Amino acid sequence: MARREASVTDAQASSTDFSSPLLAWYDRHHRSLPWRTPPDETKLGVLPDPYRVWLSEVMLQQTTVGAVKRYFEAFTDAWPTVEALAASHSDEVMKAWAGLGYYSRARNLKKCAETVASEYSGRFPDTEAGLKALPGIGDYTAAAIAAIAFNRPAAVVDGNIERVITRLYAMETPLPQAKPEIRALVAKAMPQHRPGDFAQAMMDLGATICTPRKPACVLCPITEDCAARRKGIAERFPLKAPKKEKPTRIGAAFVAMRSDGSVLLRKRPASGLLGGMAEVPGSHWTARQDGVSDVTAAPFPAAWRPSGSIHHVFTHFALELFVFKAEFPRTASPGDGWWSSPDALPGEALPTVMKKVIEAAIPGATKKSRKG
DNA sequence: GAGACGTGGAT
DNA sequence: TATCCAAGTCT
Repeated sequence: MARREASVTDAQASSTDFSSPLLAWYDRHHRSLPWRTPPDETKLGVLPDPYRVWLSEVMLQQTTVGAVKRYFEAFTDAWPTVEALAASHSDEVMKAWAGLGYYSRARNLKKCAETVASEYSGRFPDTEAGLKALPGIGDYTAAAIAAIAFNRPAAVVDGNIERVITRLYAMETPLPQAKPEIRALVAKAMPQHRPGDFAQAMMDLGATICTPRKPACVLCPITEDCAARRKGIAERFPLKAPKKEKPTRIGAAFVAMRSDGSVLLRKRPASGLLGGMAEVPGSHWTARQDGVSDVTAAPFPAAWRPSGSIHHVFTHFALELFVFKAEFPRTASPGDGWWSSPDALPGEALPTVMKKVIEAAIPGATKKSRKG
């Protein structure tokens, strides 16, 4: 310890051998998660099911652990193996994914399962390169699966690890320019034994100790290696480019209800925003203008009555949607959509923004009945 | 490389 | 209320 502190300047301040205290901390303080094999087992050579690792890693992309847990349980209950998922209907997968966001993940999940089932006999590739060739698996996920499920010495770098490393070395280079350097530092620090536990230890440290705000440096097992901590400026890292402000778009949405309570839905195009998900008919979402939204986009002529408005924020724009409601008196062809019954509606592949729209018109309509 | 791509929880 | 942001990937 004294040797480390005395011997170096900031640029090289952090030793690259912090893996031992980090792994010791992980052995004692690791999080227990449904998809994880605890360190006392991995040390005996017991590794988690690659299918479960893959599924969890894809769900966890830009998504919190708390949100993922329920979906992970639902998916593994419905599809316990990659072959089962490959054999499923994609509509069912989109329904099960509804609410989790970033729906291209669900589309790629299905494609990836089909590829693994048909071209790899249901067994995931065990190398980074092999994994990265699959849809929906990029640099991070390929490295994570290789390390965690196959104990390969892959340099795993996610947002947590970027934060830990930029603080450890007090890196003044902002993200994403700093990524290559971060990756090299992780590769240098990674122990050849326990690469999977090392990756998960780094992520647990970032998630529970080395947090974005108010990092708990007094509890950190490698605080003495940390240049940012020594300077008292841990919270300043990582440096990032300023964000752009998001525009607002505006539109109209039409909730058509039949006398039996069914609601008219249609399916969005297969790619792009909310691709492959269900929606109620609506207008184009235009840049906000002074004036009213387009009521001429209604699916059929009727006495459309205003039913409030909803506000929803996507990653790159905010949306204000004026909701209109009308009773559709007789049976008729739903055109390119379908009538969803009150029983079916809660289970449809409705993204959150569309659940908000329907709730504005018909309170409670999208909630699942508690009695099952 | 920059923009598209969701959502809900925390501060 | 406003802002940030969480185990990224694809184009």
